[in-house]
Amino acid sequence: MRLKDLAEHLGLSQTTVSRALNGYPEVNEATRLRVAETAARLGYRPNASALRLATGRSGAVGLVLRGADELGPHMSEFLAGMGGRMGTEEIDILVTTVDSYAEEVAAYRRIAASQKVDAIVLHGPTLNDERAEMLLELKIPFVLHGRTNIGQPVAWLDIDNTGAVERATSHLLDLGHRRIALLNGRKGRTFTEHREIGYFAALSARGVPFDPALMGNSVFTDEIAFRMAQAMLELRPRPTAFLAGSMMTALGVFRAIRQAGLELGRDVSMIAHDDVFPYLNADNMYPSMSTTRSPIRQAGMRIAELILQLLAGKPMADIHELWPVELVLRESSRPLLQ
Amino acid sequence: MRLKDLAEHLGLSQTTVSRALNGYPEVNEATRLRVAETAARLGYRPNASALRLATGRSGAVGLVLRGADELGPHMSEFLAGMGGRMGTEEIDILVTTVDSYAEEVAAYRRIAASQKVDAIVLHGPTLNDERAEMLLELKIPFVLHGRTNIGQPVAWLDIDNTGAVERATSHLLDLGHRRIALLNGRKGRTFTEHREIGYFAALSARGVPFDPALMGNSVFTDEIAFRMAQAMLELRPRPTAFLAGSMMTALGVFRAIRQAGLELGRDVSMIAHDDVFPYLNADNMYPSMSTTRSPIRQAGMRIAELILQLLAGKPMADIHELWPVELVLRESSRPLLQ
DNA sequence: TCCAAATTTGAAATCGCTTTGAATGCAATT
DNA sequence: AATTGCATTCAAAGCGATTTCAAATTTGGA
Repeated sequence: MRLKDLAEHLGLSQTTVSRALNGYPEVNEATRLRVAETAARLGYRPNASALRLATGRSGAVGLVLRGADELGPHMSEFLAGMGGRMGTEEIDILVTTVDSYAEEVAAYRRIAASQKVDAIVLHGPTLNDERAEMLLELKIPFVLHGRTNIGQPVAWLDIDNTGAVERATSHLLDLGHRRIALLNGRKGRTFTEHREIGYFAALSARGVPFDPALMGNSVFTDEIAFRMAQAMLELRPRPTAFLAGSMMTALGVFRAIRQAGLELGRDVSMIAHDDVFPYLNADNMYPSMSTTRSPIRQAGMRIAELILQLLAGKPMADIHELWPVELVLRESSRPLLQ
Repeated sequence: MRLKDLAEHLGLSQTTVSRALNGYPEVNEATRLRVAETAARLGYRPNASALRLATGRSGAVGLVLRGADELGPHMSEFLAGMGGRMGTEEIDILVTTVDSYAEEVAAYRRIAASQKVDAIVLHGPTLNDERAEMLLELKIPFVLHGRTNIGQPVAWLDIDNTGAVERATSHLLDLGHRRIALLNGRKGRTFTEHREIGYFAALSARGVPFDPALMGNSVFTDEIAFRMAQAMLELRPRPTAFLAGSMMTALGVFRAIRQAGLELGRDVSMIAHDDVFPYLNADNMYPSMSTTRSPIRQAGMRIAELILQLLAGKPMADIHELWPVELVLRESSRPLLQ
């Protein structure tokens, strides 16, 4: 069922039918109704490729995901948020997965050259993100999920990682803890550095010295967290509190604590960062988990919104959002036992 | 940079350039080389929309995900697998998210009518899946991840849920357990029914009566699993073993066991189904978790392959794959203490 | 009643590619 | 020298929509 067929069926020209369907003013209301009704009845939908070619817009936003880092559980949540907003706008999400940084760069070039998408969402930026620079150079609109320090202004949405960790650390210090371990992300990533800054700020505000042995950097998996926490718990004096970078990390730390014969919430405290997964609830853990909480699904939804604004012409430089992070205290963070 | 520009730049016609780039035989080898070199140097890539319009193929496969059920942690793994295979073929994955069944059906109709994708991956089928029937009717190629009983033959890839649960149940029975709880998926889903069949088969083979109180049906979240397991552990006699539908379920059950003052691997056994997440390792749990193991990432990769075969002309009826599921025994499943 | 203005419709150009069918040049054959 | 055949190349016609520009129709005012 092409536009031509529909037009012939109606005894009208393609022009009129196209206008009627796209809400142009210069078409008789009666005609418009007739067209709309017939199109709906016959299930007509414009061919996406033809429409895109004619309009120059591709009606899709791109998401390039590096398998190793970015395809974790948070991604499906982010996708759910983005999809929810994009769906109502009939814009699709085009997912490309890559295995390496080189592949990722190539993927962006390919996507840009073939004009497959109108905009891109860029994840997990480094402090000086080359991908962002490249996208600027290619003049393809994008929104950064996170922040970077490259010269030119870019559109971004980020959560206040520094503030979150600073508050969490301060809270643990208030509870009397002095040996606080930080299980952070990979060095170089902006969020990792931001969290580190918050951690240092809180420590130095109380004059508590920093012990490098209490800091770990890696991807957020239960296994790596388990090993790191296990090693840290063997230190003397051992850490009395953990800051876990994600809920997966928290699960690993939790097991290390148990395996060391200790009890979470009594012998050791923990505050974890929670992206809020519907299938893994901090409130329902045992003991319930204190968290720095920031729903990544909502971030996805909002980034979709920002992309729509970008496509509507809003300048990239005007799009900045820094979201505060909630500190939710539960049973896993308790005063230090003397 | 359009084909036209490239052709003018080379002093050739669009026809010849197009043929040279697409590997047609009737072009001089010297010309082909010159074209290829120049195209690469200038970073030419055909406009995706134009290419699609001209060829009639959209170069994309569709994935419609219902937020509630299908956007769990397993989806990012599946996506990673699919993306890995599709990426090399320069086929993109088009993700649409929906909130309800009605929306999902509408999404399929829209996608089909607008010819946005060449094929679709259908997830989480019911025993009599209407969506599959609709896609057949719309004549859009698809591969089912799972199985359904509708009349016509469809292409599918599924894991042997029945066999997996039957073996896991039998193993627990061998260990002396008689009160074995099954935390299963939503009723109606094929995999749920298949697992139930395996469970019943193992029980009846030993003449162990079925107790409806020991069966729960729901989505796989830690919270729901926690509540179900908690309730079951209050029964007298209480269950001595659990079959958990997913790793998330296992985490919930685990907490319920702890909260009841019991110990996993000693007072209570558990075997969980593991889709294999890189960020949550059954081997590294404490105690380590016995699982029925089936890497969903590989399933994604294979389904991508099957889709390519489908697009290459292989009949749907010839595409069926039933994957065996590995039973991996670890510390969480132990003989019943007398 | 007539003419200008406003409303409504349509023919054809366009988007950037592939592909059909025809044309060109050149070597081999008769 | 004329004919055939082959290897290359190209002009132009799609693909299915939007959009420009022109034409047809209706309306309103004098």
